[in-house]
Amino acid sequence: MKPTDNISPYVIKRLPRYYRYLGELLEEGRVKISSNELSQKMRITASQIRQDLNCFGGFGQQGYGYNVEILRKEISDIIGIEKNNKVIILGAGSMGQAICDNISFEKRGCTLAGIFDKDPLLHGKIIAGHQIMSDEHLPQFCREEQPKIAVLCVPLESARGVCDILIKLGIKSFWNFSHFDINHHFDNVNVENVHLGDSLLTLVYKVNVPRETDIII
Amino acid sequence: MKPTDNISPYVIKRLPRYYRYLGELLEEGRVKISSNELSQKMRITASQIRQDLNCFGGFGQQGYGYNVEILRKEISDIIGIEKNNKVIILGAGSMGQAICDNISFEKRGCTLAGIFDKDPLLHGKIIAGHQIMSDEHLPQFCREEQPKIAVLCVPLESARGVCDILIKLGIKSFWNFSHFDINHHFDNVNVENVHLGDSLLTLVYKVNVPRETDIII
DNA sequence: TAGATTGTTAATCGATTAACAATC
DNA sequence: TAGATTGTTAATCGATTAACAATC
Repeated sequence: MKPTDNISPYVIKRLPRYYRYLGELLEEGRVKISSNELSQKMRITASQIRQDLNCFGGFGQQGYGYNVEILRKEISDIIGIEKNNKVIILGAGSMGQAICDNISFEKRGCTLAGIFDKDPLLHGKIIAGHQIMSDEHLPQFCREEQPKIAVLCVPLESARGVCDILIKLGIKSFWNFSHFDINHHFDNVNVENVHLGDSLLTLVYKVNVPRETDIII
Repeated sequence: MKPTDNISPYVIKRLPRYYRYLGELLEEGRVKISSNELSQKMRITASQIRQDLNCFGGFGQQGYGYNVEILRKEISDIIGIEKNNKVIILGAGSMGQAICDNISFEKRGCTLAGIFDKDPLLHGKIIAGHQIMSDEHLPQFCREEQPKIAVLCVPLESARGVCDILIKLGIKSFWNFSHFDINHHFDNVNVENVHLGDSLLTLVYKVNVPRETDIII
């Protein structure tokens, strides 16, 4: 793998999609694939696939194509899936609970370490094997477990305060389901915003003005 | 509003974000805003804001700026928020339930018309005022209510079959939380893919290679 | 009127696509 | 070797940014 400096964010956004398709091919028992065949499956150009991959290294073989398993492992390494990042969920409302039992953190280089809520009625309730804890335990928990990623599932009103606490406890990466602009208020944080409301509005636009020109990420 | 032909998908993806920021400004009681001030709030260039808006019409006034309320209404019209699209949720597992009680469909030009699941244990359970129905009622329900949008919260295995049924029942727009590629298998459908797993992987990448170069949508 | 700020054209930048030599 | 397909350079396309005349 080449040193990964100055990779375009568009390339980065496509990596998980490559990883996903290669996983499917692997499950189907495919050993090799050409950029051309993959391009048809993914509905992007073969040129783009080769360009994207060559940002990180030459993973193919002329005249043959790409070995599915090796390529998938390379992309896994590029994303950093092996690192095993500890994750905590903040907010155990229905969204926090849905994330907890729908997302396979383990498949994505993460370990769900704990789920927290300020509502005493939820404390002790078990979701997907995890007991909801009081947010009062957060400081001690972070000191002991050193989680790296927080999933923010709290309402907008509490988002700022919760981020403030988490950052002081050493968390620098957020998977943000609230509409609070974390990176506008705090420096040196990694944020991935979900914005489901915006996603729905994009669909509403398409309902009214149907078009095929989607951004394929 | 100009005829909205050939609008770049990048512009479209930014519309909900403009709408959201203008909503916040409106709540703060702001009457007018310049592209320059809005650009600082949103962390994009003023040039981009003016270019984006002028795809649809000249909503500002030289020497003054933009009237917040009017501009917001214009964007609302461009997206088509007034249309009131009927929405059904397919799959009432924790994700379907979380969507049901976390997303304000009403604020986004939609009415949640029904939530369906094949699991008899869930039938009758009420979430956010909606009683989970059996999928056996789906055909009759669609004939009577004519919903336009389906939220797909079923597991990958059932996704294809469910889409097939829904399309036959006249649904052409999908908010897709499964990893099934609807638009690869069916023609003339509007699809907005959520892909939470990919979103998490993007964050994992950032954790390992922190960078500021995010795509600001 | 002078100042401010838009709407719009032109310039730049970067992403995507095409082409092809290298090579398995 | 001949055929296939990559890696990489060059060409194109389109998105973003800058500049400024129009105008409120």
